Amino acid sequence: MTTMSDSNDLSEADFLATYDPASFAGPLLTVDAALFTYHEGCLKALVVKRTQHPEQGKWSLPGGFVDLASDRTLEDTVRRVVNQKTGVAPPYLEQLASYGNARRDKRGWAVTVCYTALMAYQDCRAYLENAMDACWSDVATLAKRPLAFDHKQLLKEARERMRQKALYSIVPAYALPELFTLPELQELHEVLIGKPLQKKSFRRRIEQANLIEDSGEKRTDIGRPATLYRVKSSARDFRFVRNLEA
Amino acid sequence: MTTMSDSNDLSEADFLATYDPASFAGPLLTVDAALFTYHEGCLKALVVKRTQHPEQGKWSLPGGFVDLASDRTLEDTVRRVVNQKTGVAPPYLEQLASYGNARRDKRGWAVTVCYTALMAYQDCRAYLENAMDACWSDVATLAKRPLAFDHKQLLKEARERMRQKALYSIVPAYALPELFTLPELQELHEVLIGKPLQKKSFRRRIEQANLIEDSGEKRTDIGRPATLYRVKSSARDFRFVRNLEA
DNA sequence: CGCTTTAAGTGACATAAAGACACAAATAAT
DNA sequence: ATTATTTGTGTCTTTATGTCACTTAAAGCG
Repeated sequence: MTTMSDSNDLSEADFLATYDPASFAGPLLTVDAALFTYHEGCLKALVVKRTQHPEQGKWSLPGGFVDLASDRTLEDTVRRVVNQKTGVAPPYLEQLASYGNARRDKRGWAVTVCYTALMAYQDCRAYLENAMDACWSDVATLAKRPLAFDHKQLLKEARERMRQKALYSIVPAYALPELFTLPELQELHEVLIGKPLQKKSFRRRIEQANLIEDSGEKRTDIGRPATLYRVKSSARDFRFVRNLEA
Repeated sequence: MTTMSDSNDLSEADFLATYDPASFAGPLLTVDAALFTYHEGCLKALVVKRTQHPEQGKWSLPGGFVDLASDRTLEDTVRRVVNQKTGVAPPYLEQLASYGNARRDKRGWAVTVCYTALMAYQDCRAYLENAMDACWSDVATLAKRPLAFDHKQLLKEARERMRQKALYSIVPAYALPELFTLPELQELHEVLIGKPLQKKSFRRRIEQANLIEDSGEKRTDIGRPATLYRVKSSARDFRFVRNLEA
C-alpha cells in the first residue's frame, strides 16, 4: 500500500495495537425482539416487565445488550435474549429494522436493532407459567397501552410487517404449532390482514406453490376432520407473485 | 411506582444522575449507505476511498460514526455522510438492514446500520469531478472486486432489494433525473431485474396506478419524441399487488 | 339407522392484471 | 415524399385470484 498524503503513517497493525475501543463513546446499542404467537383467535406478543432503570416497572419488548464476549453476531444476541425469556429458540426470526435517535432512551443516544420472531404458543407455555416477568399479551390491547421506550412503535411496525407477510407468503405459519390445519392458518391470516379471505383462493395458492406437506394425521373438533399439515422449509422465503386483496 | 423486590431502590432520576454512558463498552456503531444511480445503461454505486485505518486505501461504501452532538437520528447521520460526499441530499433514502458481529471490523465487535439511497447522476456530477476520494462505479464490476469490511455483502443485499423494488414499484425512478421518459425508466428496471420487460405491461400498470405526471415537455433524440414525466410523491410507497415476472 | 348440523374441502365460472405482439404515430435524415 | 427509428396503443391470450354453490366427512340425536 502506498504512503498517502494523509497524516496517518502508521501501519494498520500499529494502528490496531494502539486502538482502544473504549476511547470512542458511541450510542448505546441494544437488541429487541417483537415475538408473536397466535392463540385462541388472538395475535399475541411477548412482553417483559423491566426490573431495572430506566423505565423500571414498565412493560417492554424482550431485549438486551450485546454480550461482547459470548455473542458472535447480532442474531446470537437476540436468540440469547429470547431464549432467556421463553426457554426455546423461535422457529422464525428475521431482522425488522433499527431505530436510533437521541431521545428514545433517557440514558442518551441509543440504537436498537429490532427483530421479528414467531413461535407456537404451546412451545413455551409451561416455561412462561413459572415466570413472573414475562407473558403473552394481546397485540390489539397492547397497541392502546404504554410500553417502555419506543417499543409501542417497534411493535406497531413489526405488526404491520406481519400483515404484509400474510398477503404474500405463509410465514405466519411459524406462529402455529408444528402441525396445523388450513382453516387455522387462514384464520391467522385473516386476523393479521384484518378481513376475511376466500377459502378457495387461500388454499389454491398454497397448494400450487407446494409450501406445506400432509402429515397424514387429521384433527376433528366438530364437523369434517381437518388435515394436519407441516410447513416445508421452502415456505420460509417463498413469496407469491400476487398479493391477496388488501 | 411501587418499590420492587429488586435491589435497585434508586429513583429513576437518581439512577440517571449517576449513570455514565462511557462506563459500558458496547460494539462500535457506524452508519453506511449504498447509494445508487443510473447512467449510460449502467447501475452505479458511490464508493469512497478510505483515508484512515483500518482498511486504509481500500474502496468502501460512504459511511461514518454517529455524531452524538449534531445528529439527532440515524437518518441525520446517513444524510450528513452522503451530503459530505455528494454535496446533495438524495431524493430517496430507506433503511436496508443492520449488520453486526465480532469479525467484520478489525477494531472489534462492530455494527453498521446500512441505508439504501437513490439519486440522479447529474445531481452531483460537478461535485464529484472535484473529489479525489469518491466516484460512481459500475455495480456489476464492483461485485467482482474487493471492498473494505463486509461492504461487498452490503452492496449485494442493497442491489437485491432494488431488484425486488423494480418488480413491484417504481421506486427506481428516484435514480433518474427529476424529468425522465418511460423508455428510460423501463430500461433501468430491465437492468435491475436482469431481463427485458413488456413495454405495454410496464406502461399500463404505471398509468393505472397514477404514479407519474406529465411534465408537458418532450425529449427527442431520434424517432418519436418521448414524454417527460415526473414521479408523484405517492410513488414512494406504492406497491403493485402483482409483481412483474421474475 | 337415517336425518340434521357443522365444518372441511372442491368444482366451475367470472374477473382482473400481466404477457405477447402487431400496428399506429411522431420526428429526423435523405 | 419516403424511410429509418423510436414512442406509444389496441387487442387478444394467459394466469391467478374472486365468488359461490356444492360435495364430503365426521358427531349428535330422535
